[in-house]
Amino acid sequence: MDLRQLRYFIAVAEERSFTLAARRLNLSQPPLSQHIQALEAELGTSLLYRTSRKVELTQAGEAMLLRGRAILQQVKSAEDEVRSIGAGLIGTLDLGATGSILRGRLAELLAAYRDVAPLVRMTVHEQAPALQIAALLNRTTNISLMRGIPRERDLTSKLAWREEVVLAVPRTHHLAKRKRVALGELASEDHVILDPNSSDFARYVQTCCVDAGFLPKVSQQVVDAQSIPSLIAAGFGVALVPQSIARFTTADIAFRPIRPSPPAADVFLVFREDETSMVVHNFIKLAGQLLSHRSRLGARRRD
Amino acid sequence: MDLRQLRYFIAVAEERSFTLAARRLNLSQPPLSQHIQALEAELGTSLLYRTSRKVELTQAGEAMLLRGRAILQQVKSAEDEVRSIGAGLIGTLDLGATGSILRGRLAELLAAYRDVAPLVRMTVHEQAPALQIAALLNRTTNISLMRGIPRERDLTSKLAWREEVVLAVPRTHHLAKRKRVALGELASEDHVILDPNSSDFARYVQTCCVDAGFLPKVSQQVVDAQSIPSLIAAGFGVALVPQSIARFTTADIAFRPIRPSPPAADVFLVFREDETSMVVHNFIKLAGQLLSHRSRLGARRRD
DNA sequence: ACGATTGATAGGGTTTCGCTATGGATCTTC
DNA sequence: GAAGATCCATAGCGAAACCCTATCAATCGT
Repeated sequence: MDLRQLRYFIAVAEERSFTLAARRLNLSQPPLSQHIQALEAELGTSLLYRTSRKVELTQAGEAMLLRGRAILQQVKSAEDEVRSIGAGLIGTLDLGATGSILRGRLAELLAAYRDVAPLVRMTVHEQAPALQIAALLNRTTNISLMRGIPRERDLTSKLAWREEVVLAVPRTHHLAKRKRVALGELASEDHVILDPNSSDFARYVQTCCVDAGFLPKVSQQVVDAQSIPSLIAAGFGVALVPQSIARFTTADIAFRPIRPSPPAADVFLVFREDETSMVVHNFIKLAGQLLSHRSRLGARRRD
Repeated sequence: MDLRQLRYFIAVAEERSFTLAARRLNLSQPPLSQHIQALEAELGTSLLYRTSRKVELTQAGEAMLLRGRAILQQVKSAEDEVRSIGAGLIGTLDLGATGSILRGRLAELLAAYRDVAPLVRMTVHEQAPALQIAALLNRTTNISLMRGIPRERDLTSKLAWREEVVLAVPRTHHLAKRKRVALGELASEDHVILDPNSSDFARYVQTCCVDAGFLPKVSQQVVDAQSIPSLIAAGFGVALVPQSIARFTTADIAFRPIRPSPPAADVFLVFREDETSMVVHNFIKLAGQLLSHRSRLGARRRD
């Protein structure tokens, strides 16, 4: 049996006429007759009761019409679904992110994506960086947002957005009065840092300090970046943090830009190199567009 | 989209290999590749992720596999159903019959048919003869069993079985002692008859009496043949009835054959000439086989 | 009774289909 | 590490399927 024969039969059954059906199908009448005959021969029963004046359905034909319509409908629905999945309009997207990124600028990216692909089911997993990489490799997540590019062979990265590293100090601290601070000035300060074992960002900041000529003096080391503000407020010293942290912590803390040469706290999209899902590719593409759009805005602002 | 392409894709998806799938489909590998490509082009998305070493499904491919299997299953199920209907193995059969036939030999015909086509839903409608014809014409029933052949142009008849007309008399009646009775001997008897307006059988019996040289003297006229035995037992006279009536009424009544030339009380299958349902045709055919089978038995018995 | 209409059949040209042969890439094996 | 094996893609050709026009047989309406 063939979908074409099915379509042909349904046309004849609905028109109750070979001639009219052929016209509707943009076909001449003879091949239509032949296809119906072939279908009937295959099914071993006649579907239409024809006199040379009118065409009626047999009981088998009635059943064939109902079932045939259902089949064509299901075919169409399957086509639509597959097309949608192929276009990345339907599917699932599992994202990994650390807390500081999740509560940072991620939301606007998610919102923008939701606007383009509202049917995609997004899940954001809050994960420590090491877990993020493992989750990507075992396909638990499709994309992870990280501060730093992992060196795993199967993973690729793409810049999601740029952020500066800023200095967080208690409002009472002498550096809080400064408009800008140079990195070298922090050599004598007590630092609250993230655990360098679990954080690319912490290692990167440490490297920047070393390049500036000093090794930060650690007063406290924490695992979760969200713990930093309260420790700063409590007087444990200063911290170099991504700018986005500033949005959630205002009381008792001041943030000051590092100048000149502020370290970058860039956030990257990390994903499997062999990723096939169009949902994922669309998300990455959108992130790129958002980035270039924003940098164009930034360029205008600078004018 | 084409069912063949669907079958081809499912084979490839299940085998995870073009070569193996081609083997399974009794096909060489190149056309298989081409068909899959055509399907992918039509859907505007790739369904398979191929390296030269392995074949994997994309998300769209996963969906296509599931939906495709469902479609093929539905196609097969539709084919089976249509075939069954075409062969008369599935469907409905509405029969019409008068009380005396319904409670007579009809049961064995129904039972025989149930054995051949157990899935056909049979309904027996008890109807007066005039209603039987109307029901056939407006397609309420497919077949009616009647004692007599209607003259309607759209209806056809076929002998279902042969029955004799026998004489019903009270056990105390002088004819009850006779081994056989001639029709002419009934000229002086009181007769209990069916209403000739509603019964072909009644009219037929009347004609037979007239041919035998007398017009029956009517003591009682009833509408329902089942009322006859009790009236005979009550002494209202004699009655000419189909032989099958004897099976349900023994007490106080005797049945005697009419000899020579017993009138026939044959029962006919009546149906629309343009009837298309294979269920109906199968039923009629089976009735014919049963009849010839029985007459062969009868012939043997006579040897 | 005759013209018009309907579905079936016949014959021919075009498209589609499937096959063999071959290429490019990767994995395995010695 | 190089040669062979394996896998999917491409090219070219013969065969089958497909659709077309022309025509026939049967029935309906005028």
